[in-house]
Amino acid sequence: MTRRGTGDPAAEEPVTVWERPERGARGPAPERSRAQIAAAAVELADAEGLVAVSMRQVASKLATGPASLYRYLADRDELLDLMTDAVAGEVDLTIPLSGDPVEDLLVLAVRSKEVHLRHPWLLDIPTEPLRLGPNGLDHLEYALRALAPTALSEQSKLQTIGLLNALVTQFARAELDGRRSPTTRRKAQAAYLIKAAATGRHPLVAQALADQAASDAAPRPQTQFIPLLRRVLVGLTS
Amino acid sequence: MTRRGTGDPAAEEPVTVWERPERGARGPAPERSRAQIAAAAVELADAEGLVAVSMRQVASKLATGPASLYRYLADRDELLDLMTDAVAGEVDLTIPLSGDPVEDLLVLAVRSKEVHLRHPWLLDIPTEPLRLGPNGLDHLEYALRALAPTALSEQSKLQTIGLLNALVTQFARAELDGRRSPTTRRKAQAAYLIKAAATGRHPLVAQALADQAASDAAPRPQTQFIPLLRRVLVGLTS
DNA sequence: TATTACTGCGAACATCGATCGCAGTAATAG
DNA sequence: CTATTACTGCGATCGATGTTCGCAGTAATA
Repeated sequence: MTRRGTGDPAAEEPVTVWERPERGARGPAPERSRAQIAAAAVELADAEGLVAVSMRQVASKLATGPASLYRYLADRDELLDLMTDAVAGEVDLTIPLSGDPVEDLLVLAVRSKEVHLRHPWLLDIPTEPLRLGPNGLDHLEYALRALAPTALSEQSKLQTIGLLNALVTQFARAELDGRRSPTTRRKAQAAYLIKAAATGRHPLVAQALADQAASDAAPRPQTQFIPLLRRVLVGLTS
Repeated sequence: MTRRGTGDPAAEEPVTVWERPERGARGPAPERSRAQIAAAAVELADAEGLVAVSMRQVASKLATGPASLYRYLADRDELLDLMTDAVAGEVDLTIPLSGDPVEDLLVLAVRSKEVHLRHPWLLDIPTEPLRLGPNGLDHLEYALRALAPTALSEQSKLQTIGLLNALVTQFARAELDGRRSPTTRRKAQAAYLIKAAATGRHPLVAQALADQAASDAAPRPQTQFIPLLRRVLVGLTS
């Protein structure tokens, strides 16, 4: 218990996973690493969704007991931190910037969306105010570099990046919903919708629905992610 | 077990809460209503967050046992449906449309954001492909009416509305995060951020952070929700 | 060599969503 | 009027979850 600064006896400062040392200085070497744990969790989530990522299942995938994981993590939430940052590292940030903020952010967004499509459980991760690890930090720095040529205030830059992420998840969700086979829930919702539309009290919803069904029959022109994003970005950075 | 249509023995079609009749035709009258249950759940969530909305706590607030709730709901998820639609009903849709899609959607967005500020737990509700009850339907119809004057395709209209909702939640989250007193997690994240910025390897992040801190000291010019939204909407509907 | 600080983990706790089955009740059928 | 049927309320209980405690073993330090 190394006190520091104040003499306050209960001054335990909160610390993220990223700051905490990966292993202590004294005892035996840990048998596993955080990266291994994160990898196991990601693998599980990829295969069976985020619900499958319980302390027990992750532990058993690592051939150990649930309690052991708490030597590496304080929380299940920290496990989600690890997973999130792990896949954030999949985005290639070595691509040189062109100098055009709109185009640069565009390719960044496309890469981010690809990650979301590869790891659908990302959409199920509870949105904290911030979930930023080392890789997330790099991502943010890269986005800020892309925005450097603009005249935006720092606040506006952050706002733009946040908005960009919102759009990425939005479109990723749309694409994934169309791809996955409809769940029981989805079928029920759809049935309710067409039923409600049939009552005549929501004519415009009915029309939109009919159109949607028609375009489903056709080879689906693929929602235009890039042009829409470009329009929004042009509007925000100009 | 009234068979209908096919002779398929296991053809139970999935049904939403909204379609299922509120009470059966035979037995005693239910002692509670779905609206009451939803109200109790909303009250609980308003006071102590969505985590407090467990079947047990809701039941005990209604002076009954957890099992009883399952006479009204099939799932906890359906309880979330009820809650969501209940607060969706708080948006005033009687306001006449001006005919200008951008301005009309703007006031709708502002009202929606107010609901989110009043019920912060809305941001914690797991995002399903669709969570649309009667009030949600009315909301959608209203938004489509606002978009009627545009030349957008039906698909684009729905896309625009979805995007609008994403922005609403985005800004609601930003406002709420600034309002609530920082949690342990948030403090840890913030500490990690300034620490990481101090290493010098993320100069732009550091700069944005410094600027953010400075504007926190000042009376905070309030992030410009409306103008930003207007720009995006103009870009999308033109 | 003794102490200290760590690691792995079995056992256990509280809480969660959900199910089962029974007692009671009201509408319907005969 | 009675029997049947279909419903309601709910106690008891199940399996799964996140998390904690404490002990045995281990390696670095004093």
